[in-house]
Amino acid sequence: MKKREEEKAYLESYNESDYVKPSVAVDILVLTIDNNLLKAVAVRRDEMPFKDMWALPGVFVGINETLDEAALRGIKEETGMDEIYMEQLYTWSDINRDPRMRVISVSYIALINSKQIQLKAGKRVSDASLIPVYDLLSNTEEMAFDHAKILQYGVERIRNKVEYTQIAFELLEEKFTLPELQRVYEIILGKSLYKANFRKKVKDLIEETGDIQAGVANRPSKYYRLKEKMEVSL
Amino acid sequence: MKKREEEKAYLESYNESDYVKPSVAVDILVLTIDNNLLKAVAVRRDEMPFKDMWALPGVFVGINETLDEAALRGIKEETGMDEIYMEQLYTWSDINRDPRMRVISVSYIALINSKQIQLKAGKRVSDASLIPVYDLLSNTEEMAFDHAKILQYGVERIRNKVEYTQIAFELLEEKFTLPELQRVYEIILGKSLYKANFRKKVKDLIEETGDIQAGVANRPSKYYRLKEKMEVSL
DNA sequence: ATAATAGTGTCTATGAGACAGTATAGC
DNA sequence: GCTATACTGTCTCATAGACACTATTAT
Repeated sequence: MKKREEEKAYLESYNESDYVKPSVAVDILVLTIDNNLLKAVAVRRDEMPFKDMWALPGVFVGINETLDEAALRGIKEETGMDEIYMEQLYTWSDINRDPRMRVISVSYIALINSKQIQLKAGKRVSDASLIPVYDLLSNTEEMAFDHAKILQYGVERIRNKVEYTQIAFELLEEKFTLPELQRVYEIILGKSLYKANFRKKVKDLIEETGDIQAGVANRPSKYYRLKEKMEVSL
Repeated sequence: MKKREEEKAYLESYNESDYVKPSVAVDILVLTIDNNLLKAVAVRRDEMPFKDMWALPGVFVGINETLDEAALRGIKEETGMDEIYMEQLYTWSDINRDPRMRVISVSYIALINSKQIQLKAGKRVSDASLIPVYDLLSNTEEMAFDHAKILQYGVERIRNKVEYTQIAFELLEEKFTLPELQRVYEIILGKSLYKANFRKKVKDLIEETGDIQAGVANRPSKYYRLKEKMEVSL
């Protein structure tokens, strides 16, 4: 019974193209920490619909491309970056999320170090910029499509994951000081942490590199690196 | 630059249909507890590819249907159930996950009480059955498509979520005893728990209904119900 | 009384949070 | 010396885990 319908749908869409398919896109929330703020890569739209509003970078998924590949392609187009941390967030499918046509969007989140980012910026209003996340979240009516939802979902996800994974390290360079690391946690969580407790929490994850900070007018901090990548699922 | 390509892709797929789109399907992992085992609804395929292997219930997503709607439709077709707990899992996109054509699959997990399930079963080999999850997980080569991955991913997700959400209650009826509830946790987690500690953990979530078990050859247990649904994100 | 399962009290180890203290650079 | 920031020791409290104990039904 049900089985029959399934095969029928398969065959329909296979033999003839009279089965109307939605388009599939990938939208990427690229987050970074810049100037002590959590920021997202956003593009100001210069055409309808949602003209002049902020959109997340997105691409359509090619017929011979996986979602991960499409997401990487989108990130590279927008930031020039290649080797980055990335994970799938959620798939959005409201019928009219794009008023022009039916588009199902698989969202991704990517974390990058702002020092390495190369925004394709400056030439047109619509090129990519780094926008503080909290500005966007408090002006969701200025965001195109359902991208405010994606942003909200993504920010909540890293707030959770920063507590039990090592994603925070993706926002720093390979060598970092503990005050820097702590600042990353504080920016993501939106609250200040006790130094001593924070250090207890991360001490098993990191190791000293040997070098220390130089040229600061106070006690210099030691540099650390991540000891090893831990496997964490979900 | 990037912007141009995006608009172009939109227009191409909008005006003419020369942009080849993948198909989008929903595959659903329906879990239940039956006879003290965690079981999944599975369908034995009676056609190629993957003939005679176990597949999860799935449907194609209609052009005017959200993913949630498609998942609900699939669940209802297979189990007859309507009001159930369901959440999106992950979206799978390997190029050849379906050898016949390009299909992107959005997976869902659903939890239902086995007492209410009405499998459309018995008529054909390919109708739905309840299969112990651990049998499937230890014979992944008997599963069609990438459905073993979905199963693995889904089981891991509820193992995590059972600890900090109330999903376990979805597998029971409205009234339940604490030994029953504990058994649900133990079956999902795959280990036994200390009674006293377990009760401390859940005591704020539940309230007594007033009635107690009858006709058992030992001290009867009290019946409880879930106090209120808690909001938990992600 | 016995068997069988329901239900409780309490000790301990662990970890989060709070706070006070010491250390080391430039000036 | 002073200022500024790095870094550490320790107390308290909440929670998870382990285990021993008591309670109530049918037979």
